[in-house]
Amino acid sequence: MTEDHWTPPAAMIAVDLVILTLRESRLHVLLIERGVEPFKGTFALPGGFLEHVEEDLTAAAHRELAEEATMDVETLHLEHLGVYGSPRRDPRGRVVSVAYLAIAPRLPDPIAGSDAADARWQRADRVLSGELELAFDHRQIVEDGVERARTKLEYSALATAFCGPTFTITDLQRVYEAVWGIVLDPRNFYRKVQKTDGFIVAANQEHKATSGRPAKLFRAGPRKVLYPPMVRPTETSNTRGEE
Amino acid sequence: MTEDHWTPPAAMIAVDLVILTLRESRLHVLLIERGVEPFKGTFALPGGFLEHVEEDLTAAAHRELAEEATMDVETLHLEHLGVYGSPRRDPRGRVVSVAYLAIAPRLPDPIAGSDAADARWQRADRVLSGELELAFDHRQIVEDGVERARTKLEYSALATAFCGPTFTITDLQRVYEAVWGIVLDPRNFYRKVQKTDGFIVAANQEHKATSGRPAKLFRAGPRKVLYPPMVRPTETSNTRGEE
DNA sequence: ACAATAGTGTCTATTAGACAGTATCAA
DNA sequence: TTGATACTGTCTAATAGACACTATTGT
Repeated sequence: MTEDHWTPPAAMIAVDLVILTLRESRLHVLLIERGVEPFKGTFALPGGFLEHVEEDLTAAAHRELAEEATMDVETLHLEHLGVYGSPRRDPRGRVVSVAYLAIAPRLPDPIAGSDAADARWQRADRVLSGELELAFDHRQIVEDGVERARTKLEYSALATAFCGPTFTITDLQRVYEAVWGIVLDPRNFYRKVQKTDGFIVAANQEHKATSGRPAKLFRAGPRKVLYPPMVRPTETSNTRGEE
Repeated sequence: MTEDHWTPPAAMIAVDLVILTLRESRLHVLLIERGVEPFKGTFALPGGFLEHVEEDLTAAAHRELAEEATMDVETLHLEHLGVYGSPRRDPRGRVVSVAYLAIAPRLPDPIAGSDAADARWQRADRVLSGELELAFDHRQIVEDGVERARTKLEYSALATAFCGPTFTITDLQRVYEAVWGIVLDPRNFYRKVQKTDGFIVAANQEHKATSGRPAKLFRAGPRKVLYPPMVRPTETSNTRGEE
C-alpha cells in the first residue's frame, strides 16, 4: 500500500465458481453456456462482476450462482481457490477474477438464468482433456479446482460434502474413487473410515433399499480435519484408468 | 462473467506480501513502517497497488518488494496466499488485495525504500498475539500465511527454503521447531529426513566449524512433495511452548 | 437356489515414537 | 579431560496393504 498522490488504475473484479458434484460415479462441473459476447455460445464457469462497491466477494459469488444457475445454495460452502489476473485474460479489459470452489452433494438440475443460455453439469474429464473448450482461462481454473478437491479429500472430511445428508460407506468410497480416479479396497476403506473418530457417525438403525443386503446409513461427523489423512495410493494398480 | 451493457464498478488492486524467515530460531515476518497515510507510522506488510493495466500481479508483487524493502529477490518464489476484499478494509475506497507468501532463506537486512519509513524483520509471534499492531487487515493475512507455512512443512520440502544453499540436518530441524513451535526428537528426525528420498542430498564431504563435532552439509533435493509427509506431533510434550 | 451387495478378520511389512549411548571436534 | 555438538541403534506399538469369506436381502 503506497502512493497516495495519484490514482492507480482500477480493474474490474469478477468472481468465478467451480462447483463440483458426482453423477453416475463421475466427477462433474457446473458450466453455463454464455449468452452474451465475448465467447457467446461457449461454455464457461458461472460467475460475473462485482456489482457495487459495497458488495462482498462471497456475496457476489452467491448472487451470481443464484442468477445464472438458479441454484438455491445458501448452505453451499465456498472456498477460496485462487486469483486469475493475467492482463489479457479478458478481451474487455483488465479483469481480475477471484475463483471459489464448492462441492455440491446431490444434483438439483440447474436452470439457465438471465444471462446464460444454458446451465449444465458437464464431465470434468472432458473439460480437463480439452475435449470441451471453455471461455477465458476457465479450463485452468477447473483444473486447479479439481486438483484442490483431490488434495482436500486426503486430509479433510470433504468427501462427505459430495454425499447427501445420509450415505453409505460404499457411497463415500465411490467419491474417493471418482475424484482420485482409482479403485480402493473396500475392506481397508471400511476399516480406515470407521476408526477415524468423528469422520462419519451412524444415522441410527436406518437402512437402504436396492437389491442385495441393505446398508447402514451414516451422516457427516463433526471432524473436519483428518489425522492421519486418507492416503492416495502410489500410482499403481489403477484399474479404472480415468485421466 | 455477465452484463455487457453497463460498466461494473471498478476496484483498485493491491498486492501484499508475507515474507517469512528465521532469525535466532524464531519465525520472523518482513514489515515496513508506513510513511504515508492512512496508518502512517504503523507497521504493514510490504505491498502496493497495481501500477498499470498491463502489469501482471506477480510482477507487481516483485516490484513492490524491490521498491519498499530494497530486497533483491528475483529468485524468491511467491505463492498465492489469498484474497482480501472486504468492502471496508481500506479507508481509501474499494481495494481488493491479493496476498502472496514467500519464504526467505538467509537474512539480507532490508533497507527502507521510497514510501516506507522503515523496513524490518519482526517476530511473527508478536504480530499474531496482537502485541504489535498492523495496518488494515494485515494481522489476519500474516496469520493465514503462517498457518499456510505450517501446513506446507508437512507435505512439501518447503523447510529447505528457510535454509541457505547448504545446511545441516540440525538446521533443518530448527526450522520445523520454530515454525511449528514444538521440540522434535533428533534421532527420529534424522531417520525420517534421511530416508525420504530426494528431500535433501549430501553436499559432498563438506563440513562446518563451530565448537563440537563438525556436521555434514546438505542441499535441497529435487523432491518437492513429501510422501509420506512429516507429521506434526499431536498437541503433547511441547517443551518450548511458543504461542 | 441364486444373484447382488454389505460387511468383517488376519497376517505381514512398514513406520512412528520413545529412549541412551558413542563419535568427533576445540580448548 | 571436559564441554559441546553430531550422529546412530533398538525395541515396541500402530498402521497400511493384501487377501477371502460370511451375512442379508429380493427374486
